[in-house]
Amino acid sequence: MDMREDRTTAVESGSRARTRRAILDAAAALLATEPTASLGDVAAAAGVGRTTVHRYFPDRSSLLAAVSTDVLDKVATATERARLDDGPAAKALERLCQEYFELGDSLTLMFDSPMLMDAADWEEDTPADLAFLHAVRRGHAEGGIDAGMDAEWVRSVLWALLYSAWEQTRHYDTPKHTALTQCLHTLRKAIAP
Amino acid sequence: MDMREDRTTAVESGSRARTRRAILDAAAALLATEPTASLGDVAAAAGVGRTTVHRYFPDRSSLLAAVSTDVLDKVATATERARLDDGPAAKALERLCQEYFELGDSLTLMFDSPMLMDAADWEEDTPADLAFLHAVRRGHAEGGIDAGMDAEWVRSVLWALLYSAWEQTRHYDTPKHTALTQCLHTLRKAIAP
DNA sequence: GCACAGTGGAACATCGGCGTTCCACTACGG
DNA sequence: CCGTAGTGGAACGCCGATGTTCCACTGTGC
Repeated sequence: MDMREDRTTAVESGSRARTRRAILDAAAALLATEPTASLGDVAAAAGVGRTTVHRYFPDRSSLLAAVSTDVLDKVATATERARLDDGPAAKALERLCQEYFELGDSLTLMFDSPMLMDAADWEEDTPADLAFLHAVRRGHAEGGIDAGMDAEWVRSVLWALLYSAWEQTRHYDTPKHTALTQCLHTLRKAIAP
Repeated sequence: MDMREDRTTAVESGSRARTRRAILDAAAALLATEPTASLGDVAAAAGVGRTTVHRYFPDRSSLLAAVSTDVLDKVATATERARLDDGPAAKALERLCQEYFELGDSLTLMFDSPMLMDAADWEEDTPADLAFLHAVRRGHAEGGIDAGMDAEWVRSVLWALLYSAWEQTRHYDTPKHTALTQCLHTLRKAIAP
């Protein structure tokens, strides 16, 4: 078997892997607040030259795709950490909310990136999606989650509350823990039957 | 007194007023889904020539500013229609939610336009803002609104739910009344003490 | 018919971001 | 010391969006 080339975990000298990360992180953070930021801006934010950015990501779409899958990865691991199958489903969603909140700026990208990223792997049902849907259905059966709320609607509400909470920490001087507390409190009431 | 020039209600032959509206509406609808749409796209969506757009709005920023104040106007009248001072505050917020929902695509602009519009009159406290804050405080006193929810947080939640509901009608095949019902239902639970 | 408001389109110059190429510099291991 | 990997910067051509100018067309009222 020929191992074509594994883009994500390609053989990269520690140095290359580090700058790659720097660019990805800077891009995620910058694009979250300034969706139309130029590649020059991204390069500056990452502390590298514009040429270097092009060395790692030939064109803008490559960078966007990489950021997309990177964020998707973070979401996936966060979902795993939430252990959606443990305990009451309602509590599981609260844990999920906490984990997602930790993603910081990245969740802003997740929220309104449909405009930004046309990544092919966006509309697909990821394992995280399936786990989420399963948890909601379990909640419906257990009676811990309002049966009148469509799973899709629960997902929307969760993300919307997360986004709002994160906005509060950005635009106003709300400390993060306060925002998260409000968010969880509201989520709890919203999904309760 | 010299009436400088009243930009909003300037003396415009019916024809001019009509095309102006067409451009404004098309711009609002288009920018809501495609924030980086070109002026040519806006012109096409409005059914006019690119030249005509420039005739009414010299540069892009002018158009954006006009759209901004236009949307702000719609929000203001919608807020008035909600009669926030009548009846229980919680019910008043539900009425407000319904009125805002009618704004359609425009509310998408309101939600993530902070990136789009740098309108000077954005951060100011409009009468609509004050009425809203007053209603929330009234709800706190009456006990109809969760006193643990900051007025700012209530506003965020309201907008977030509205945005989510509208998204549901766009991306999925959820009929509008269903989305609105879900939205109101969730809002009611969220703001209840 | 005629003036005039309103419009669309073609053409043009400009500007900024993009993608590419080339070269010089630094660090590091042989 | 020398080759190599990694980088930054300057320079260039390209392209799409923008803003402007000019001209031809259409309607409406006089």
